Amino acid sequence: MTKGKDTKHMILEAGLDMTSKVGLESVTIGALAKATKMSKSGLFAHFQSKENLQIEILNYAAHLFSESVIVPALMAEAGIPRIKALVENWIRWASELTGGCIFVSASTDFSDRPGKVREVLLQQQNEWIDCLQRIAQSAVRVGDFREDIDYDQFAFELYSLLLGFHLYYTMLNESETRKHQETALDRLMDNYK
Amino acid sequence: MTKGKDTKHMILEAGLDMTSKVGLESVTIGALAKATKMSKSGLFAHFQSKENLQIEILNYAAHLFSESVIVPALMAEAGIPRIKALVENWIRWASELTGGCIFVSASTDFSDRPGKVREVLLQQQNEWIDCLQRIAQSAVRVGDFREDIDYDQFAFELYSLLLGFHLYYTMLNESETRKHQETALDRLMDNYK
DNA sequence: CAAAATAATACGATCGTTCGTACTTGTCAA
DNA sequence: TTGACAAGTACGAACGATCGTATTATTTTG
Repeated sequence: MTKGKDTKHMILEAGLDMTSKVGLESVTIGALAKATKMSKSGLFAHFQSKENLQIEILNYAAHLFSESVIVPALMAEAGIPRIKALVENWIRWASELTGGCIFVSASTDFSDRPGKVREVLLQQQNEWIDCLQRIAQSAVRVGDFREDIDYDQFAFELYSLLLGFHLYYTMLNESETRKHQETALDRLMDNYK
Repeated sequence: MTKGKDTKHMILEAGLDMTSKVGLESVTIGALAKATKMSKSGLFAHFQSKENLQIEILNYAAHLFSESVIVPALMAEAGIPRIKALVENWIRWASELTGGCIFVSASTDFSDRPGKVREVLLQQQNEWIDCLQRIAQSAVRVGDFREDIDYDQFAFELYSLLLGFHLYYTMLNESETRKHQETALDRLMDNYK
């Protein structure tokens, strides 16, 4: 009973890494089998289709994301410290994966590819944006932000900033990207105080 | 002499559309042949490798981008009006393509795929960022922005905003995205006045 | 007619998937 | 305690399709 779970876990770990490098759509069952030193058919048996494999990779990544980005941020003091922690964690998350955040790359990959994978991805993105909004709400609650702010607007601006960092970090190798992001974040938050 | 050019142009047009839908790496010679009602080999003869095809698609897109985004913005009055025009044009550019801006999707596609394609892409991104900086410089020149601003920082923030719009537009179907982007742009520019 | 443009055909590789088959487990009746 | 049996797990081989590419023919054009 436990053997299968272990193997699957290992496959998903390798799948996550491969996704980050080449994108979710380019993760091939053959290549993943080679990376895990398994046979194509043996690996395939754990999922029943490539679509399922993609979805399971996304769900696995979401689990890790929650654990290493969201939960620890909720440990931080509500308000601006929590926002800073969340951004910090997100940047660590995106930097640790070889090719950047897989949700970002998968989102562009599947922007025009209808199907279950896209639906899963879409819900995950919505949950992430909800998370950004709730964190702004708690900042209002503790008085770090004023009361009449637009949560949607805040989430949009903060997420944009992370996406900008992501592209700069993965494509251009500008050394000052981190500084730009910090400056922009400070200004962003100033607008909501 | 002219027949070949015409055909190539038609292929690149179809290739651009396909790239926007499925991403540059998933544009297949077979699929592109089918879309243009040509034979695989006939199409292939115009490029000598898939890598060349990808590069030519990117260059073709860059030509169109310059024509429909950058040049008309330079017609606008320098300063804030020109920035607004550039953003407006970029959004139209990204909205007209079925699956969004191909430079954005290609950048995430090739973030971890070394080779000539990535190099071309990287240079195009740098040129775009240069363009954003120059437009900020002209805003300083006409007095719309103050003199001690950081051009790198401005480009980073503006590009981030566009990337945020891009993800919201292609993935989520939020009706208020446009409004969020406009609000954010106004605030962004306020910070540099 | 020569040259340029397109097609036909074929290549080895890999794609996602299916099938039959081993080898390992754990369960339960004898 | 053993033996039979089901379930779980992995494998090799093979399927038709498609991948990128090369060679060779045919058509179209100037």
